[in-house]
Amino acid sequence: MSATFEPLPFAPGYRRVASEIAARILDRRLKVGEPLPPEAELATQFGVNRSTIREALRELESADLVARRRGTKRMVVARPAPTRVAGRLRQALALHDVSGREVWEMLEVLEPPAAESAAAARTPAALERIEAAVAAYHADHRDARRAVDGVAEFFRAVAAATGNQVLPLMQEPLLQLLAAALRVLIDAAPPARARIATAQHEICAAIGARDGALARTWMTRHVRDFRRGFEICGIDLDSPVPFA
Amino acid sequence: MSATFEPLPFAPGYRRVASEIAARILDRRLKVGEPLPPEAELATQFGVNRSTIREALRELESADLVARRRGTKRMVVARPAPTRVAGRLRQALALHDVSGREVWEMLEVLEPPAAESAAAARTPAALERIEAAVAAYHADHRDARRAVDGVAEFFRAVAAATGNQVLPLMQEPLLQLLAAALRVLIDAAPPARARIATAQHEICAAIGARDGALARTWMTRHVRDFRRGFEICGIDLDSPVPFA
DNA sequence: ATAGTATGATTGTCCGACAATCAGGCGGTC
DNA sequence: GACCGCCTGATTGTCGGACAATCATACTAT
Repeated sequence: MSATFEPLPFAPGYRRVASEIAARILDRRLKVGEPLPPEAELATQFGVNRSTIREALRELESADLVARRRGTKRMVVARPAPTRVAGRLRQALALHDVSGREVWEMLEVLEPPAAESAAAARTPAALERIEAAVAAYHADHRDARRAVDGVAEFFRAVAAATGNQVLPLMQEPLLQLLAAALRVLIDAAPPARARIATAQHEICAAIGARDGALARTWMTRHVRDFRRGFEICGIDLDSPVPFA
Repeated sequence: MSATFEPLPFAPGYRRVASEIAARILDRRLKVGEPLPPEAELATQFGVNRSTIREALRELESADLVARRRGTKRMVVARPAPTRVAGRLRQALALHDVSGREVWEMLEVLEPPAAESAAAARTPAALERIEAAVAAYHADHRDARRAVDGVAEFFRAVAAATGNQVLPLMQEPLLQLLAAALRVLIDAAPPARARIATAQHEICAAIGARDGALARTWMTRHVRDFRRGFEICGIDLDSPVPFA
């Protein structure tokens, strides 16, 4: 039996500094919004050079654990905004050559329960957001870009209405990937726009009436429609989604 | 009507450099595995100082777009591994004070369709992984830590069997958050271990028999069991999950 | 109260330097 | 030929210092 050893855990200074600060943020000893000490002070506190501190700060900045308010110098502790996290996730998915089918399958899993849950949990304000999204889409779904944005906003509004914070976070990268494909579809298949409008309207009404089953049924149909649209347009669901 | 202006888009050098390199990675002009030029050369190419390059590299490193093989100096283009992305996501969720209920709701949404899909799409190899996970859990679910790992591995194996790359990515952060709570539960509620073993066995058998409906049914029960376990243990589902 | 001004603090970027260590070649030993 | 130690160059990690640009603040003048 040969003795096996773990590799020695050594990390360069900038990484250790970053981990140290990140740990303090995660265990709430540094609160969100609190300004970070200036680089020079961090350097003396950690006993390293300012360059090292700066490299650590870039890591934290990239992880969205610290940020800078527009036009200010001092960095403040932040928490990753859903859209930023989603952007990272989308990047990762794109680099893994995720196919349109995979994205669509996930939407098929997530959205119907989301609609059902939204019917049960919606607040008046959340319903208003959904209604606004439906109205906005109905108003100007001529312009392809606005239409695509409208579709995404509708899904976001429904997800927000569930009151579950995790759902929007998982949904967002899918929407971003869907958007790329949708831009093609929405130009090529005019009837799709009307079908989308109808589905949105019905889902919105069902959520308003707190009819979870109906909301789910329409949402299932709505999501399935996208797939049909892609097939009609000749978009290959098994090829990687276009990176954006 | 007052004229409104957008804020001037200015980014410091290290960020522009990072974006530039990131763009080349995302559009595949830099391929995964390809070594990056040395810092000094990047500095001359971009016409900036090496310190600036290094700060940019720290950003990319934190985004997992570049990495270093163990014990080497040169950086290579990488793509974010699912576990790394999941770690980021978990961080974000923890900082947003996600509750146990929210995590559990998402599992309730994701897992049953995953089991159903796995029954249809599983390969022999994927089934073997599931069976191995079940066997491993059965073998040593005495040790609490191993038991928790076993539960997570079972879910991972099922998700992998669906052939959908996105699912493991979305599931992973939930599992990581679940694990923290599970460590408490599994010590406090001995009967839970047996129930888990039974459910795993049934789900595995159903997937092996390609019985999607049955797999889904058992998975639904399995996930619901966790909630019951938490309630029995007196874990408050509406309080934030313990950060890990 | 508002607008201008002076002052200090802080960041972004640069330069140069050096130790540590990794990659690859070279020769020696078996 | 395979393995070992050794040397050399390349590359990274870290340091110290420097300076301009810009932000924060207090103070002043209108």
